Amino acid sequence: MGATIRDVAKRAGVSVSTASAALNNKPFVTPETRARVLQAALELNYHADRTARSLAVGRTHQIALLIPASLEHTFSASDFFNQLVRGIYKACGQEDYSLVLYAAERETDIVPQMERWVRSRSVDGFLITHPTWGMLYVDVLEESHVPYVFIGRPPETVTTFAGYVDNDNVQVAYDATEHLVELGHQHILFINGPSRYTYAHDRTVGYRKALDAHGLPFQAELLVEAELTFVDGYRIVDRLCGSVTFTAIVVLNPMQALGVVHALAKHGCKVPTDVAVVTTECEMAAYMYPPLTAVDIRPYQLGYEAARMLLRCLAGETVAPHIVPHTFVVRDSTSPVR
Amino acid sequence: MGATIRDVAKRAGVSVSTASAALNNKPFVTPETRARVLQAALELNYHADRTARSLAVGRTHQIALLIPASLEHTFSASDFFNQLVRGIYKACGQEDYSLVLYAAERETDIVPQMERWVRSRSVDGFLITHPTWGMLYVDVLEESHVPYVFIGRPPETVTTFAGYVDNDNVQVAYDATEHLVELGHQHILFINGPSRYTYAHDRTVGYRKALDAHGLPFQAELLVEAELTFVDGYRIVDRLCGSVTFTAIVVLNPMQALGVVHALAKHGCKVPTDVAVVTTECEMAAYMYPPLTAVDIRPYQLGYEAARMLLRCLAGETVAPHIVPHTFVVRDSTSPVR
DNA sequence: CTGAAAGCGCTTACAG
DNA sequence: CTGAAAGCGCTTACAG
Repeated sequence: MGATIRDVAKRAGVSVSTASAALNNKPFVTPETRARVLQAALELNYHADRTARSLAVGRTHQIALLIPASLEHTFSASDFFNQLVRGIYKACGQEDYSLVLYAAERETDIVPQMERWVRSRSVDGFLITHPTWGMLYVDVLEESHVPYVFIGRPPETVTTFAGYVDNDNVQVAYDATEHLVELGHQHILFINGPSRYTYAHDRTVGYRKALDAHGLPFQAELLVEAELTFVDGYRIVDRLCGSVTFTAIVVLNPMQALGVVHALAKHGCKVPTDVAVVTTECEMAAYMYPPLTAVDIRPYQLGYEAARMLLRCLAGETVAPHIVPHTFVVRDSTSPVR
Repeated sequence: MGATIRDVAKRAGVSVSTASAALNNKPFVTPETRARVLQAALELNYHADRTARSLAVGRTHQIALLIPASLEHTFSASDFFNQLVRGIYKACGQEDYSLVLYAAERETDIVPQMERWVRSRSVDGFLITHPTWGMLYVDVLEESHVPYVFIGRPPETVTTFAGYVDNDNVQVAYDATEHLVELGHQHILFINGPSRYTYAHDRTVGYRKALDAHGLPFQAELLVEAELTFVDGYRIVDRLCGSVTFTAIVVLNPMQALGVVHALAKHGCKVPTDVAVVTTECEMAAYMYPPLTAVDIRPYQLGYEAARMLLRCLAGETVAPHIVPHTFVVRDSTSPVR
């Protein structure tokens, strides 16, 4: 059924090695020979067997997107992952790489799996999301010299490898907070992601920095941590409404934000008159009632840049961390404090 | 660096073929020999090279999830895809298959790509979402005898292959509609998915069937079609409010539903007193204000069953369509009509 | 039950 | 510039 390179060679009247050279655009093939080979390949609908080529070259031309977290909430946590994957997919397509999906419900499961992935040479490199403070599997990667890049800043303990792509999360939180402070808000609830993720740490820093810069006191009860779900956003606000005073909320995840908005509605709090809200940009932000002020952390860009960085690693280039700039979109959900 | 099977054989004091037999659990190896080989493999941290094995066996042990639609909205359209992928991932893991992601922004781009994927034998089989009425690439699959299963009922024109997993979408829409009819609603707005998808057709049938069964007239202006996004759900309701009369909405997609809810809020319509809403189940449905009545189409199950079906195909078994039953959850967003 | 050999479909030095 | 040969790391008949 499938035509092999031998068939192509025969039909073009050349040797297999010449056919291979022609097909792979080696410089030393005469234009006429190449044309003949290409024509033959076309006629036979020939496409090199991926596996055979991989074995010969020692490269799979595949990279893995490793999500070391329960898939449970990952993709549903707004369209962040959707955009991220789009960016990655785009970059991969440009260099004819394909993308395989790896995941693990619990971080501890990853080490043995990683051992297999790496030793069996299943993929050429890894894109790793959700960097946390643990990440034992990184050692496996390190000692096997398999390239990898993080999406999100890895903890300082991972010093061996510099490849990562991220926003400046200190600044992201700083900007969101400052925007509210400038509107006159003094009691700003900051709903952060889970502290196991490095970005949550950075955002805490940014939040406090903004308060400091404007001479506002830090109130521990206004800094809370939650999973990146609708439910968690909802519960936090549902619990805090009434018991704690705040006139504004920074909630840098669209799903949490949605929960927040619905909890506020339940408690009869109007946005923005009673409580101002700023979140991260997503498709729905502009269409919410009211439209939500948001910081755009550009997930497509993050994915695209991360994949390109990994591809560059694979090409032997050295890489440095890359920070994707965020932008700020002011909409109706934030207004001067009454 | 990486140990090969030759290293293992040498260390165990056997030939390469015996080592291979032992590693692959061939029945005719003595327990002692096997133990020795396994021990050696362990000591060397040996894992068979995936590519080499694939070439030898003629199988990649990979399947592709093909999303023949713009990734733009796919994953963000609620956590349907998230759950779906989780189910698929689970089934793949059980048989040591891995999952590669294929997509294409436009359906027409797929044929040439499919040609390459298939002829280069990149994966052993395909899981295909979003079946539409076009799907020219199916021919490529057919003539190459590469197994595939659809997630979603394929159109009747695809008769050659029976493998698909889906809900009974006629019944899904029927149940949702009937629930509202029984509460006394006579003007039920049905917001459907895009008509290019087969399920949208089925749901239209179910909607009309329910109206018929209860002697209600069909009103063309109450059956609308929209992309599976927040924005589209929002726009439909934003446009129709005031101009068309309805007391209930069936919107079987959580993102659309969210848009609907926010548009209703904008127009000052209370749920469920002014307008009742039923949607598909998702994490947030129970926490919305008010909680949303929903039909659970069980996407995890869909993904799991689809992957298992494909895996069975790969094992040479014949398969038949599999219908995943849906369930109905009544919450506060639907109440008797005033 | 075990081993030597051939083969999976490519690519890549190496001669010519 | 082209061809014959070896090799990538496995598995699989086939002898013994």
